[in-house]
Order: sequence, then C-alpha cells, then structure tokens
Amino acid sequence: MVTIIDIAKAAGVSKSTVSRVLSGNGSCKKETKEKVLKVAKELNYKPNRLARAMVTKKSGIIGVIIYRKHMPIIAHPFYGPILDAIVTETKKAGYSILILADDEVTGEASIELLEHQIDGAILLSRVPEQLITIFQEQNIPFVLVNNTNMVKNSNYIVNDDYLGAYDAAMHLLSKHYTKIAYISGPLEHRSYRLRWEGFQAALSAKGYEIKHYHRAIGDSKMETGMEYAYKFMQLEERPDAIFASNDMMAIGAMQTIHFMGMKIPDDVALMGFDDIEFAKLTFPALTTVRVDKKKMGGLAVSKLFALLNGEDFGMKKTILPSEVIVRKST
Amino acid sequence: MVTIIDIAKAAGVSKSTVSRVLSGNGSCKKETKEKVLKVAKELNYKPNRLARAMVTKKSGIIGVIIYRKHMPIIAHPFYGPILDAIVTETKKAGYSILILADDEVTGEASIELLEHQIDGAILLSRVPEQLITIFQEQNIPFVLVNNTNMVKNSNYIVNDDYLGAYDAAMHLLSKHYTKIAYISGPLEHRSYRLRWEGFQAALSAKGYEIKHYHRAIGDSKMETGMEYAYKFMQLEERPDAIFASNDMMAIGAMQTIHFMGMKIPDDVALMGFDDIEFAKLTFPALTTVRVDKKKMGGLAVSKLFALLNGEDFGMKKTILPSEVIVRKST
DNA sequence: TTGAAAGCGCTACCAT
DNA sequence: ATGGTAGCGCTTTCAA
Repeated sequence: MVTIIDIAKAAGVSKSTVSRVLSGNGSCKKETKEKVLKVAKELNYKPNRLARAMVTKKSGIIGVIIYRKHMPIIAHPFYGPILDAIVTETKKAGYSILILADDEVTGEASIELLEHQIDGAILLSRVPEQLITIFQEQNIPFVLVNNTNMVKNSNYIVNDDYLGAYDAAMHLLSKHYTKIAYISGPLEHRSYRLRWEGFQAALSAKGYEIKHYHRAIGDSKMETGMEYAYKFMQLEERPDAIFASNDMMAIGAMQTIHFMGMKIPDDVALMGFDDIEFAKLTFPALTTVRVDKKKMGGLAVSKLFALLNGEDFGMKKTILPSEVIVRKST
Repeated sequence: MVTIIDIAKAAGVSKSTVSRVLSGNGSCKKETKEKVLKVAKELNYKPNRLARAMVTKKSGIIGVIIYRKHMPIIAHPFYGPILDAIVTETKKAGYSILILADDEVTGEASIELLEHQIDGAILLSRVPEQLITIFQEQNIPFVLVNNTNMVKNSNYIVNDDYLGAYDAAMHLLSKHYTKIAYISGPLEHRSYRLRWEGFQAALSAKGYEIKHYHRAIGDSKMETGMEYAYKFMQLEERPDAIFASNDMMAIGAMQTIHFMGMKIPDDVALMGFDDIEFAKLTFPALTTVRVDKKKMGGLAVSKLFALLNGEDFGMKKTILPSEVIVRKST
C-alpha cells in the first residue's frame, strides 16, 4: 500500500509537505505541489481515511439507523425512499454512510456507530430514549426523522400528519362518504396518533363520527388491512368508505375487497396515507395523502450538516406539509 | 473520550494488559481480567475501531456498491430486497456496512470504499471492468451479484434467467397463448439477454416464434411497459399475451391495459419476471418468475466471508434456480 | 502474566 | 515554503 512516505521519497520532499499538498492545508511552492501531485498519481496513491480520521477526529462518516419492526428493512415502502434521499444527499456532501438496522431496544446499533467514530447520525422512526442519550452524552449531532416520540432538545423532521389526516377526512366527506371505517396503525407511534386525531377532528367539525365498530387498530402491515376490511365488509352496517392510516394497510384492504367481489369505489371507497411508490399503481389507483419522503431525507441531511458545521439556526422542529392525492379509489 | 489508557490508570495496570483483555488476545490472570472488564464498564468505554483497524489492518467494514441507472436506488424493487439480506447477514457476522450508490463509470465509489479500508465488497448489478480491476489490484475480496457482464476470476451470484424465461414461455404456451409479445429490458444486461434467449428457445422448441412487430426493447422501467403495451394493443394483429422481462414493465403494461378498458387475462394475458414484492398485489395478481432475492444477498455475504476467512472453496459461480409463480394474470 | 516500546498512516505544530 | 517531531488510540512484539 502506497503511503505519503512513499510519495515523499519519490518526490524528494518530506512527508509533511506531501500531507500539506494532499490535504490542501498550508501552502507551498507551486512546483513542489505539482510534483507531489504528479508522483501521487503515478503511484496510484489513495489516502487512508482511518489514519486521517485518527488525527483530525473527523471520520467523514454519517451513521444511519433504521429501526425496523417489520420486513423489509431497507427496501421499506416508506423508509426506503427516505434512505434514498439520505444516501444521495450525503454523498453530494462528500460523506460516506454507514447503515445499521436494528430492532433491539438496546442501543446496540448506536454503540457500533460510535465505535466507528461517526461524525453525525440520522435516526429513523422508532428511537429508544436510551439511544438518544448515548448520542447526546457523546456530543454527536443527530437528526430524527419521523420519530415515534417527541424528544426534547432534538432536531427532527416529521410530516404534518394531523393536517394530512384532517384533509383526508374532508376529502371523503366532500365525496359524500359519511359512514367511514378507520384502520389505524399502532397508536404508540406519533404519526398514527396524529392521523387518528386529525381525522376525527375533521369529522366532528362536520358533525360526523366514526362508529366504534368501524374502528380498528392494526400493526401497519398489509395483512392487517386485509383482516379488518373483511370484518368491516361483513358487518350489517357496512361502511361506505374505508380509511387506512397507511398505504400498505389500504392495499391489503383492497385485496380483500377485490376478493369479496366488490367494486372500489362503487361498493366501498378506499383511501390510504403515505403515497408510497405503488399507491398509484393499484387498481383502482389509490387515493391517499402524500408524504414527501424525499424531502424528509434531504432535510434531515442538510439539518445534520448545519449541525456539523456549527451553523445550527435553532429550528429544532421541521414539519412538512402533506397533500391529498385524489386518484380512483374514492 | 475514554481510552485504554484511562482504563489502565484506573485499574492500575498497563495499557498493554488492558488491550489484551479487551481484544481477547493473549492471556492474563483471571482477577486482572475481571478488574479491567469492570473498570471498562464503569467508565463506559467504547473501543475506537479506527485505531484498532490501523494496526490490525481489518476495518470490520464491508462495502456495498449499488450501481443505479434509475431511481430509486436503495428502495429499488429488485435490489432493495437483496440489500436487505446483505445488511441483515453482514450484521450477524459482526461487520458493518458502508453503502455507496454511484451511476458514474469512474469507479469513484470503489475508491471511496478503498480509502475507508473496507475488508471486502459486494457489487450489485452493473459493474464497470475498471472497478473490478481496482479491487483485484488491491487484493480486496469481492462478490458480484446479478452482474451485468461475466467477469473472469470473480465470484458471482446470479439467477438462472435462461431457465426462468424458458419456463415462463412454457407456462404461457400451456395456457394456450401463442401470439406472445415480448417487452425486454436492455440487452446489454446479462439477465435480460438470457431471459430473451431462454424465452425464445422454449417457443421455438414448440414451433412458435415471436413476430418482429411483437418485440420491443425497453429500459426496464414501468413507463416502457406502458408505452409498448399500448403499441401492441393498437396493432391489427394483437398479441394474446404480453411477457415483460421484469415486473415493473409488466406493471406498466397492466396500467395501460386497464386504461384501454381491456381485461386481464381475458383480453390479453400478462406475465412478468422477478416477483417483486408488489407483484402479488396488482389486480389481477401478476404471474411472474420468482427470483430469490433474499437468497442472492445472503449467499453473496456468506461467499464473501468465506473469501475473507481464506476458506474459498473455488466455487466461483452460483446460479440460483428461479420458479414460475402462477397468479391471476395468465 | 505483565509492561515498555514501537508503529499503523496521517496531520499539525513548531522550528528553520 | 519546508522539515522534524509528536501523537491520535490501539495492537503487538519483545523482555522481564
């Protein structure tokens, strides 16, 4: 392996000089610089980032933790696109990314990241308090994305789930659906809680409500959607619309409704939340609420870099607006 | 930050001793060991992996390069699940993962990985020759997954695309579809080439062929499927089945066919390839050829570890069988 | 069993 | 503008 010492010898200068021109710090005579650069290229030199990080205390690595309760992890319909944006934006800024998936509550993943001397971290979804504490103690800047709980003194990027759900309900009402069933994701999660609250708020603002037998709380997976849609459509008092608080459950519901030989939206309307990639590809195309996942990831990265560069402008909380996307299922 | 020196002081031993017990190398008195361990825990010590890597020449990091020509990168319907398996399996083995996306042909991504002193690499899909050379020169073990081209002296994991497509054609024939249209992905890619060849072989074995006006070569994206399905269904001589050489194009075709008011499979049958997550959720559910993406990722990892541990058993080439999954679209 | 010392490849400080 | 030197945190000889 070629080191700066090899270059120093070949170029007839000291390794300090080589380091200076290669790292761009300090000045030197133009011709010295050129010579070093030339030799470095000839020898096919590649800096050892570990050695560099040892002394600069900057690894150039950003850690990303995705807490998954369900498969898939990386290819997740919601978090996948966020990761996409994170990877793209981080790369642009010259950082590398260490991705860890962890479903433990041990904070094990974050310790691994710390050991790798990451410069900063982005934490998606479910973030145990304990894990946060670790980063705070070690003074590692981090940004939460779509976090389950509010964490004080942390920066986070979330979607406006309350208003999104509010608008969703208003959309259904505007289409004259009034007997609405609601399939929720787990209410421990901030976003599902807010969606539920926002949806109800809109309904009651117009004098409607969701009957208790038209409510279900699931686990956010497709199978949940299938299961509850079946239950609802077996009821004597059938809903005229089903709202699922994420697209995967809506898609599950759609499977069941097809299976039962009913038509969407004629027999029952269907609406989801998230606008995952496939929402527009279902048949009929799914009406849903768009969450700007790309923006979430991108903002997380720029926020983190602001933190890293000490340009934190104190805006802890970023709430992205969501938007109702009307397609064919309502 | 707590270092082994802090522990050494607190435990009243030398840092060599601390290193020995913490890294598990060398022996020492039981009580010394316990004391060191205790102190390390008390001080909340975390090893600095960079420092360790500097001397051991093992970073504990595996690099993964995904060459993407299209969005999404990470959340890709085909490569996403492979990445999932890679992440999961690598973690089990105690390695961390550095993921890089790159659409350049510069080999830039691999240089970055090399600079991070990765122990090994997994390269997905499109892999420029030049990039391979870099790893070979530096003597970094690597495994190719679903690689575009055959690369001599490299380990790779691919799917049996030829046979998969052969079986696909046989399936269509068995359902008495004979006027089959074929939408291909880019033929520079090994898998699309083999799918095309396998499909044709089966057809001609039974005395059929694909008419030239029933052939199209696209870019593997959904839009391509939409476009060509439209063309085919406008033809005077309509196909009775459309085979798309990946699911995304098939799903695109499905959109168009719905849009044109035709029924699948009554008016035209439809079949894809890959069995992406969403294939079973289309309406009607898509008949396709399953590629075991999870296994591909898993095998890549175990192969790489065999290489890393010097247990290479010389099996350069791993071809996974694929399987026709009959659903409702044929 | 343990400690002292060297050194991984690099940067940064202090001289010159 | 350049070189010498110290040192980042760790492992690994080599002695004791």
